[in-house]
Amino acid sequence: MTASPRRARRSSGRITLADVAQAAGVSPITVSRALREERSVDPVLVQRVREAADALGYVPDPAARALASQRSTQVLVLVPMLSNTLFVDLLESVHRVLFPAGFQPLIGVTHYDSAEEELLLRTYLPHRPAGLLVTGFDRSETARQLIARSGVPCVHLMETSEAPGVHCVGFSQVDAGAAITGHLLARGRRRIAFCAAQLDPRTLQRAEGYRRALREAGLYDPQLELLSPESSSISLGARLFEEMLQRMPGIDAIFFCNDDIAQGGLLAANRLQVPVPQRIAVAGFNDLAGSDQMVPPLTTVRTPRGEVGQAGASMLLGLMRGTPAPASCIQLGYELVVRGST
Amino acid sequence: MTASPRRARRSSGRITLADVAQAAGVSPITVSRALREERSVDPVLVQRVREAADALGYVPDPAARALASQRSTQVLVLVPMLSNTLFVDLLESVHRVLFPAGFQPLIGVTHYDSAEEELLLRTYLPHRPAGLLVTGFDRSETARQLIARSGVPCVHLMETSEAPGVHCVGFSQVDAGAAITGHLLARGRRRIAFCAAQLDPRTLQRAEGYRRALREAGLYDPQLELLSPESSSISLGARLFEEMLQRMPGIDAIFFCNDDIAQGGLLAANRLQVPVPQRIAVAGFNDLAGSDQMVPPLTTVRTPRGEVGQAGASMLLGLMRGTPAPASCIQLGYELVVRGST
DNA sequence: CTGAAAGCGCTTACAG
DNA sequence: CTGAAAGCGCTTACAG
Repeated sequence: MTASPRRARRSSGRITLADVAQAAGVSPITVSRALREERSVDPVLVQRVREAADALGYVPDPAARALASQRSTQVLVLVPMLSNTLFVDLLESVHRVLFPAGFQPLIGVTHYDSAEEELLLRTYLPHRPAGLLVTGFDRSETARQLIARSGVPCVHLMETSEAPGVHCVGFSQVDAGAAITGHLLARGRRRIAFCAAQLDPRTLQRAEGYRRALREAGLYDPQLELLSPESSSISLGARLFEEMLQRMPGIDAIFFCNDDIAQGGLLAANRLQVPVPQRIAVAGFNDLAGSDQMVPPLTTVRTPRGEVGQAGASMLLGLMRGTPAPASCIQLGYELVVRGST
Repeated sequence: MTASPRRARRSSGRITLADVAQAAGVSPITVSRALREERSVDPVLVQRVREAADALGYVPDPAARALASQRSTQVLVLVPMLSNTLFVDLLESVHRVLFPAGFQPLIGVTHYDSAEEELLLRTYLPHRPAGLLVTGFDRSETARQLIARSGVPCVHLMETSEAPGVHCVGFSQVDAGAAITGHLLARGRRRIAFCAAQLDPRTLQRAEGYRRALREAGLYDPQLELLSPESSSISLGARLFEEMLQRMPGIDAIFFCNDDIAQGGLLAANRLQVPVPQRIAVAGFNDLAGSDQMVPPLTTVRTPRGEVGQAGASMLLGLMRGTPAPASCIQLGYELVVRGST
């Protein structure tokens, strides 16, 4: 007696592939293929499909597409911190490559914390991102496995590695650290201190470069190093400057591992009326916004984060499309920017 | 003769709801409900389902969920620019509220460009975000309609409006601009200049506050305003300082619309050896990183972006869950931070 | 080059 | 409180 058809209708009112197919007089498959340019479709049909799609204002449903194809068009991008403007520049260039290519960056911030990175991976990997962009190589074994087992193409940014099968774009943080230290040496400095914050892998690589340069000059002294695990900031830089100067009054230069702490150091020098560079030369790293406006302007290393983002995203694009470029590891350069502070 | 069953198998190897259901000895629906706590389910079954899910390592497929429910768990967050650390702070607090609640922020950067904002909305709205967080009210009519027609709950940040049905969390940029100008007046300044960049709505609201305060004091002079459409930056601040001083040598104070240009102005003063605050008082806006370290330290207005993000995300959470809080518009305060530069 | 069928892994809408 | 059926809107896998 209950003859009412028990149909669970729940149309979302959305224009679907089927609507376009009907309007164009072809099958849904053909619409799908025509719109994605996946397989050769009769140009005449392609044209008809496109017109129908435009006329109806058809927009593919990303969820349906992701479910059917087991792949979304989002690209997970993991960076340590946005308060370091280095990563803002990096994200900007990544976006400029990925977005026009039909992929959307999904930004995750790890706060230099491997547990947070793991949580982000656990949360986002089930979304089946089309690709993955991560910062450096320092992560938990679990995170590493999550990435590997996901099968999602991954490119590492900011550091390089020669390990086989690894895709990366970066530059030598060690060499760059050695180069700026070498510059200070060339300027005649002999008691060159190193102040660092955060102590992430790249910072420690710069420390290594610093040590290498000083050892080669026979001037290395562990007492000249001040390493703080705190987050990098202008105010921390000011504190480190004062502390270093108090602890080792004989220093004639400081290499700060990042421009923000270097700027803080310079401001502390201004406040304490320590003549820079006469009494102490100050150098930074990364050439961040404002460094050229300091008094005196800050000598630093210009790092190619824009290019790293651009090249890394392009490499990932190749991987995602199945047409990877030959190189799996790109080593970019850096540039010494000598200004008034040294 | 072709007896082979024509089945299009394409299991992804993934653990599904059905697997959990089988293991727990219940129907898939019950698993779905137990895990989402959507409807009351027998506690005994819930327990069994949870154990089965844990044992199998079940992770729901976001794409399938989004397709079936017409709603993803992502929240689109649109900000103008990440190089303004104000928005980094905002995003940070938004993440802290949303992520633990099971929603993932999807960050979009508009670069203060309404066409870019439209493109982001067109790209991301089809993903059916669970919610939307946007900056201010200034957008194209098209963007406004895209948002309204999408039916996605939306909260506006950083500005407030009394329009009915609008959800927002912000503070009065006008009042804050007037307050800092009032402070300069109270310090006895009479020729108070205003330097601004970007000229986005919030900057112009601060300008309004500046004008209001000076008009009330009978000291308003349009010649004292220097408005640049360029992006805000430390180096632009330095240029604006020099230009302003050259154009109007009689000024005795400058209110910069944002701390980055104020910092640049302060550095220019250092370089040109213009005594601050003796010859010229300098004030900024937002209390960004580094302002407290300037020489002299910068007087500014501390704006509650962290609280805006926190309250805005919480309000959105209520909207998304269908349990909106009573207030649809929250007006927060700001705080004058008087330091050595005034 | 084109298509009919099945399936991706969930949730909605009904029923009981 | 629980479930069988249908459906969300695509793409894959086969065939021809």
